[in-house]
Amino acid sequence: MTIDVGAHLKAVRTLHGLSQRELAKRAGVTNGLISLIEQNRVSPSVSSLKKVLDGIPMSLADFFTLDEVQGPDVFFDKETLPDLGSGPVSLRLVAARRGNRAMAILQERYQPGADTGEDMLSHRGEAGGIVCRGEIEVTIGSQSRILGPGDAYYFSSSTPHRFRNLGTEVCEIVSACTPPTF
Amino acid sequence: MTIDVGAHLKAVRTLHGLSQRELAKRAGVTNGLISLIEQNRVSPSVSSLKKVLDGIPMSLADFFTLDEVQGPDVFFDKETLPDLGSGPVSLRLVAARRGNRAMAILQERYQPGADTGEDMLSHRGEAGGIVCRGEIEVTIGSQSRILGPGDAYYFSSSTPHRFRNLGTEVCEIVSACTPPTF
DNA sequence: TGCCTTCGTCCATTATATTAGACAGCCAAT
DNA sequence: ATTGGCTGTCTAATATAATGGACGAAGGCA
Repeated sequence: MTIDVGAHLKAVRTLHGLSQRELAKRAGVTNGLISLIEQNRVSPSVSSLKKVLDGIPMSLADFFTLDEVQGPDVFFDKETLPDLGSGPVSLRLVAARRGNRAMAILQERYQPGADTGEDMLSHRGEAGGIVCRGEIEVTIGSQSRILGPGDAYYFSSSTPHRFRNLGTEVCEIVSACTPPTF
Repeated sequence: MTIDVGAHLKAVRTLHGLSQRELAKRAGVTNGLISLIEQNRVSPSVSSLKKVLDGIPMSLADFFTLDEVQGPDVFFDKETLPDLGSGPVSLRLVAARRGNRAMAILQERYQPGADTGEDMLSHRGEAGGIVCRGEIEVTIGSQSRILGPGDAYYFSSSTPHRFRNLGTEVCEIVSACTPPTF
């Protein structure tokens, strides 16, 4: 999916009834830059594009998601779910592909020995999940525990955390977090 | 909603078990650039970031929509999870019982022949889930579909919905809904 | 110990994004 | 026909992203 950032920005801008100069003023950039971006004469930096979109306003996630095919938003085949990692830890995302979702649902698979590491990002919001298969050691701040099938966790996501599969079996978790924008 | 592009890229990259150099080679950029991006010393152009993500591979939309799964504050043993019914449809509730949870997470088990009936209660909010085991027919509004392991659904709770296990095997689903209206 | 490889970071140069301001075209009201 | 305000485009200067190569640290192996 080749993204035509320029045409896309122009469409979004005009849809909101803004001129290049109006948007530039709101965004804190020059009108010339917006002109150049819309002609695809430059590829804006993420920070610049974010400034521009803030003037609309629109999130980066929404901007890049608008191009995606608008399939039925109720069912998701597992083949079409975005795969985030084919390594020791794999994630498959259900919702949150569109910006207006209230939450995201993930299927996580941890290979034996898999370790998310200590320095995971954390933001506002809450998250929780249920272990479906296998066992996994979950560490939150100072607390640590090994969860098995049927066990669960729930937390507000501002705490450092870590998932480690210490066993010899694959561990599967289904989790949800809200809000889905980070 | 300031996005930490650097930390996010690093998380995504390491989740895929790639080194900066490996990813750089796949993406057709230099390892130094990836280093600089991950340190937030530069804000990459959209074209550069796209090249980098193509090496993973991951779409820009997914990159800006997704973030890491967060860690837990609270653990739940499966024995302590409230069991809502032991009939053809059983539910085990993870969160939402205590305090002001943002959402509820449920483990649902449908025996063969189980049927939630036609007009499920509907409230405000959204719900979604992933099938973990077995198969189930899910009807949302006018759409109907049979989902298997790994398949998923997502809908706003005001839409009438129905779950029926037409097969001979137990079906397990992990679902989440917000706000927790149970 | 020494050698080799891979890791991530850093520096100087080059390529490119961004700015400030000028320009032509268009429409409405003199 | 002007003036004024608006549109989007373009150019030269400047800020910054991106490159290619060098560096030290860490790990495996002789």
